[in-house]
Amino acid sequence: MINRDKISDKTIGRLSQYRRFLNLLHENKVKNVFSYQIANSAGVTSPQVRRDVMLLGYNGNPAKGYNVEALMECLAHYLDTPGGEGVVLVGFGNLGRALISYFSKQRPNLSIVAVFDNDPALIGRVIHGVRCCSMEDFASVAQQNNVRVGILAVPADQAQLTADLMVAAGINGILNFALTTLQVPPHVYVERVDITTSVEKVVFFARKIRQERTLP
Amino acid sequence: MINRDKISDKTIGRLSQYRRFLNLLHENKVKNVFSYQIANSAGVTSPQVRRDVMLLGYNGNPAKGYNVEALMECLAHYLDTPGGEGVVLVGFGNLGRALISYFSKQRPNLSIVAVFDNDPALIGRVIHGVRCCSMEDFASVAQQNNVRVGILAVPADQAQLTADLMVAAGINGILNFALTTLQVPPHVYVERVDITTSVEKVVFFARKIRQERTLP
DNA sequence: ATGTTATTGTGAAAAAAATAACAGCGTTAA
DNA sequence: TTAACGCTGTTATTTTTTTCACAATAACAT
Ligand SMILES: NC(=O)c1ccc[n+]([C@@H]2O[C@H](COP(=O)([O-])OP(=O)(O)OC[C@H]3O[C@@H](n4cnc5c(N)ncnc54)[C@H](O)[C@@H]3O)[C@@H](O)[C@H]2O)c1
Ligand SMILES: NC(=O)c1ccc[n+]([C@@H]2O[C@H](COP(=O)([O-])OP(=O)(O)OC[C@H]3O[C@@H](n4cnc5c(N)ncnc54)[C@H](O)[C@@H]3O)[C@@H](O)[C@H]2O)c1
Repeated sequence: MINRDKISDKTIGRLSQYRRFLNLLHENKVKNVFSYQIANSAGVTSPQVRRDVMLLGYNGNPAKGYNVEALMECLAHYLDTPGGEGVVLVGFGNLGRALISYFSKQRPNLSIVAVFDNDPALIGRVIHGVRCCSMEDFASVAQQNNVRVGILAVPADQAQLTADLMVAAGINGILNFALTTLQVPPHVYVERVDITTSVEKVVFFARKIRQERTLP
Repeated sequence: MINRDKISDKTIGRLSQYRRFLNLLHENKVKNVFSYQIANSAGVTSPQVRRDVMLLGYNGNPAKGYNVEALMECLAHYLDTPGGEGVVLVGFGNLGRALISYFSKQRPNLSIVAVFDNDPALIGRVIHGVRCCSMEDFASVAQQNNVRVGILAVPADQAQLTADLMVAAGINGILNFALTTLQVPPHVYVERVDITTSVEKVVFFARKIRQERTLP
C-alpha cells in the first residue's frame, strides 16, 4: 500500500509541515480540511498537497476534503516511530541549551533522552529535567536507550570526531549544526542546518529584490 | 556579464558553502583548488561546482584549477553587500542568545547590529557587546542603520505580528525560526528554519535505512 | 618544440520536481 | 430524483535541477 521507497527528502519535509497545521486544526476541533487550506498554511500549491497525501495512501472526500483526525493518524503512522523516538544531543553549549528548551515544549513523540558534553564543568548540570552526561557514557547510554538519532551541536573542529563516536554507537541519523560536511558511512543519514548559509541567502535575495524595485 | 536573474535559491546556498571551504584554504595559504575538491568539501559533485562557478562568470585554469583568492573575491562581489550588511534580531530568548553568540564568532561582513525584545526585564541587558532594545525603538533603529534583513526568534503566536512590524520598517528579508508560515508582501523574501521538520526528516530516513538493512 | 596529462567549460541528456488539467465523485439543495 | 457544485485523485505536461560527456586547453616534462 505505502511505497516508502519512492519518497523524497522534500516530500517528508512537507508532510511534517502539513502535520503542524493539522495539529492546530485538531486543537480547534475542526473536523475536515481541503487541500488548498493545507497548501496555504505551508506555502505550497494545492496539487502539491494532494500529490503528497496520495503517497500516504490516504483518501479524502470530494465534498468534505480530508478528515483531520484520519489524516493525522495516517501521517503519524507514516512519519513516527511506534513508541516514540529518543534522540540524543551532543554539545551542552549555547545552542544545545536552546535546543533542550525547544524540545521540552514539543510533543513527546520526539524527546531528547540524554545530553552529552566533554567539559567536566558542565557534566551533572540539569536543564529542563535533562542532565548533562559525560562523553564516556555515550555509547552505553545510547545503546541502552536504543537511540538511533543524534543532534550534533559541538564546535566545527570536534564535529567529525563526535560523529564517528555516534556512528560507532549505532546511530544512523544525525542532525548536524556544526559548520562541517561530515564524512559518514552510507547507512547514516545526515541533515545539516547551516545558519550562516541561510542568512547569506536572505541577504542575497533581499538585496536582489531591492535592486529590482529601484531600477526597472 | 553576470545574470543574477537566473540564479536559484539552491545555487546561492551552495555558493555560500563553497566560500566557507575557500576561507579555510585561504587561511592555510593554499593558492589553487580544483572543482572536485570544493565538491568534496560541500558534499556535491564536481560538475555541479563547475556549473555554479560558471554562473559567477569566473574562469578557472585547466591545469591549476581555480585561484582561491580570485574566486573568493568573485563570490564576495556576488553574494555580499558592499560595506557589509547589518542584521537585526528580534527575540532575546534562548535561541536569540545562542544566535548572538554564534554571530559574534562569524566574519564581520554579517553582523547583528541590534537586538529587540518586548519583555521589560530583558531590555538593557548586554550579551557579546550587543544590547537588547525595546520593540518601540525598532523602526527608528532599523531605519537609522539602514537595516534590510531581520532574524525572527519570537514565539510562534507573535511571529506574524513581529514580521508585520519588520516589513513596515522597511525590511525585505526575514530569517524565520518560529513555527509559522509568514504572510508577507511579495517584495519580502522569507527563509524558514524549521528544526522540528529537520529532526522528523532525520528520524524518518534513519528508520528507513534501518528497515532496509534488516530485511532486504 | 611537442607530447602527455588532468582539468575546465559547457551543450546535451537525464532525472527530479512542480504544475496543470480534468474525469469522477460525494454532497447538497431544489 | 436529479442536477449543480466544488473538490479529490491521478495522469500528462512543463519546468527546474542535476549529471554526463567530451572538446578545448594550460602546464609541465622531455
Ligand atoms: N549558537 C548558535 O546559535 C548556533 C547556530 C548554528 C550553529 N551553531 C553551531 O553549533 C555548534 C555549537 O554552537 P554553540 O554556540 O552552542 O557553541 P558553544 O561553544 O557554546 O558550545 C559547544 C559545546 O560543545 C562542547 N564540546 C566541545 N567539544 C566537544 C566534544 N568533543 N565532545 C562533546 N562536547 C564537546 C563544549 O564543551 C561546549 O559546551 C557550533 O559548531 C556552532 O557553529 C551554533
Ligand atoms: N530554542 C530553540 O532551539 C529553537 C529552535 C528553533 C526554533 N525556535 C523557535 O524560535 C522562537 C524562540 O525560541 P526561544 O527558545 O528563544 O523562546 P523563548 O521563549 O526563550 O524566547 C522568546 C523571546 O521572545 C520575546 N518576545 C515574545 N513576544 C515578543 C514580541 N511580540 N516582540 C518581541 N519579543 C517578543 C520573549 O520576551 C522572549 O525573550 C520560537 O518560536 C521557537 O519555536 C527555537
